[in-house]
Amino acid sequence: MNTGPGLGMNKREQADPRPRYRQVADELTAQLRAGVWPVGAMLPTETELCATFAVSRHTVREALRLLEESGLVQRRQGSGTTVLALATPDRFVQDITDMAELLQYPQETRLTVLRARTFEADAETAAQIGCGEGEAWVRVEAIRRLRVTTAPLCFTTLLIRAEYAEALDDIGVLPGPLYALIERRYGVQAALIEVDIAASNVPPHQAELLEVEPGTPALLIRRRYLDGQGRVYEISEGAHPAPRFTYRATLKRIPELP
Amino acid sequence: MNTGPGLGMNKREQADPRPRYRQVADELTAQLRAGVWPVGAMLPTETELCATFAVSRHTVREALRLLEESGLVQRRQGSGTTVLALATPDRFVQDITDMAELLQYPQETRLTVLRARTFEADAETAAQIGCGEGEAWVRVEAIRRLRVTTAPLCFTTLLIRAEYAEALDDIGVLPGPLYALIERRYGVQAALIEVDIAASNVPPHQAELLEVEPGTPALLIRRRYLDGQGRVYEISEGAHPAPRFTYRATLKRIPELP
DNA sequence: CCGCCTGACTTGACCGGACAAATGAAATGA
DNA sequence: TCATTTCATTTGTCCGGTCAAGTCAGGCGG
Repeated sequence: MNTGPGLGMNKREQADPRPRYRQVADELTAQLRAGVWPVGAMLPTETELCATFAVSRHTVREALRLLEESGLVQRRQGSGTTVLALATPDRFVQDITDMAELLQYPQETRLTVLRARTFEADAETAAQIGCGEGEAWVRVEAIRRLRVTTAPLCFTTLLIRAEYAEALDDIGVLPGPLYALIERRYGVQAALIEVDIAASNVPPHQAELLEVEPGTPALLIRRRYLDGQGRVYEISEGAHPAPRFTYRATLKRIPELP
Repeated sequence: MNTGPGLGMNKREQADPRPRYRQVADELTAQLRAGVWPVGAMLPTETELCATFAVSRHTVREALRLLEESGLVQRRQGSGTTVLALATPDRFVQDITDMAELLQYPQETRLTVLRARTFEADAETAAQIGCGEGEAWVRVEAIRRLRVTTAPLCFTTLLIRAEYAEALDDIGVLPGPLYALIERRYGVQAALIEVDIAASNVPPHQAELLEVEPGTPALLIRRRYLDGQGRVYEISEGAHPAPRFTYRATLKRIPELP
């Protein structure tokens, strides 16, 4: 391999332990950070980079793959490589791989349905849910326990689109939370889950059911489930009286380049 | 390209829009799910897979790359490819790319330090912190506001290792939260952040400072910052009186194969 | 028996080449 | 002028080949 100006390999070729594609990626990352190309600009073509760095197309492609994986660029067949960002921001990721971690309790909890009713969303409710006015939903109120014999874990309010209401029949029959039952029956998957957590008091009408004093502080966890088209199809709201429950998350730092 | 038994490409070669490496990856994924190899077993070598699927080594390597990115296998130079999992679990990821999302409030908040003192962790405190007995820490109590003129957002208790205590001098002088100030001064990065969220009441001695009634429900958010060696070096605990604050997270579903 | 060396094997990196698929600008025709 | 077609360019896919780096089992020597 002959040397080129891009990597200064005439001096470091024998000493640099990084693979060549890594050197190219690091150099491109440094140039992005230095502002050589603004966001939105086109990076040089693969052919140009091969000439600049005096490496094969294979090596350039591996380097660009790293940049794309980092979110710095976007590559388009026929078009070229576009700058998306000048630097990789510090990232922390919570990676949830099992249902217990997602819901914050074991899968085998018991849900006792108290009441259920169908309604059509008026303007105010529609705005709260994030749906259209007049759309049909089912509202379910229930108590969740770890086991039948344990103290209530939370008071749960479920909203589910009326078109998926038959999944409610599977509660207590099939294992898993409602969103999994919907997926089983209708093939609708949650592409996005929005979680809101706030503190409040246990409302009086829930206190006795939860076996706590009225006014006990409670952790309110609300989850909105959105399908692949961004449509809300389920909302689950749990009121957990203190100190029975702590919501936990572990955030891992993601390195800059893979 | 001649045909082989692996992909049955004699019939679908012109019709299957998937790239060849994708077909190989999908077939290997199906075989894993079918239990052809147990966890811990070695997958056939690249050369064997080339023969089985009648494709080049390049194509096999691309397929294996996909499997590795999915966490199904681990590839080791000189050794081979080991099965890590038989299927990709459903995954949801919270991807946090800016500080406001991490801390749940804008970077430019004002922290008013009330008091600070150094202490050595006794056995009980050491167990709570997750550190060794006798280690030196600084405890800081402060009020956080969005601006000097707004109502208090939360009552904050910070614990920081005594060896990093000079970073406290940068509070209010340099922008950013304490963990960023530690990183700037000492180069110590949070590799992991553990978040606990619970509901409680505002303690009486904090109520007046927070300008709320005693007993007001509060959202308690505790963050433990761990360095690259898994050592806790900072703990931040905020008590947010209701209803001033909601903790939000967005979880995105991750597809099975990239 | 244990430690070291060697050699076969496996994956990682890199080169060169060819063709396919997609894009966007320019040219053409109505 | 606008819509369609054409063409040059760019990235995606795939093949074949070579050498490097790493692993591990077997053999040898102390």
